[in-house]
Amino acid sequence: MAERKENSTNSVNRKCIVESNDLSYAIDMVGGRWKLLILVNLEKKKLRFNEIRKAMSSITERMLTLQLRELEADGLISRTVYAEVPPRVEYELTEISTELIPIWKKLCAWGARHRKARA
Amino acid sequence: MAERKENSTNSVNRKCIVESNDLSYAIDMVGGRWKLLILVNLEKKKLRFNEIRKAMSSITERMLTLQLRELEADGLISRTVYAEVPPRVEYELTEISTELIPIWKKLCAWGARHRKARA
DNA sequence: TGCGGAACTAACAAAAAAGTAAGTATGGCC
DNA sequence: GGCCATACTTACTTTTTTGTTAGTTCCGCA
Repeated sequence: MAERKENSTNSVNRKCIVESNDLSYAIDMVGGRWKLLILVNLEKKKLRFNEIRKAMSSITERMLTLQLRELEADGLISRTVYAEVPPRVEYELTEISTELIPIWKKLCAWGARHRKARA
Repeated sequence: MAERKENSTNSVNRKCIVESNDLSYAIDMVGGRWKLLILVNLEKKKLRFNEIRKAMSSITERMLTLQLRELEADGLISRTVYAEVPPRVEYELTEISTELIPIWKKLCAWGARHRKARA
């Protein structure tokens, strides 16, 4: 049987689908109201639970816990517990999430440009 | 009264808050399950309502309508209605959303890298 | 004995997002 | 007259996400 020759529309479509999957995956990882914001706070240095909480005054403890857990499960942050009393837990970016820094910087810049352009 | 001299921690904090605001703004604009995906589909060329819908087989008509309306209201897509029967409506990226192309490309690339790295 | 602090956890409630299914307008075509 | 197609609306339900409040654990300290 002869193979069907593909037209360019099909290959454009398929490429788009692959990109959509990669993008969906990325959105799953860092999407939502909080995740990127949490990561940004860890950009400069590792922080403890309460430090993140204070830095992001509008997040609740519960949400912060949930989001940190998901980020950890997805390998985007690492969590280190020090056996002290009271407990001390530090969160920091991983290699994988460090790769995102230039991306959120660009997003910030975009936001800054267009947020000003309205106001 | 003497002005209080600022320490570097304070200025780091403030910078972080400003960035967070810009980023929150950006997340508001393009966050959610669908918006970036819709924009990506418009990257190569303008599309009609049903073309977008077919390209994104998992979105419902309702959601597509709602998301398109928000994107339009936020200036991220333009909507052109042709006075024909049956109606024809075309959507395309605006200048503002075109600026996001390199950002979602990078996100795609990141997603591709780490999606493979698991599987 | 009992308070304090850090980092949670659990139970429940409210709000927001998404899905389902049916209906609308228009005018050409059979 | 009835059907087709496109691009939506509308009403309603389900699911997901967030928020609220109240514990819990551990040990040191007054």
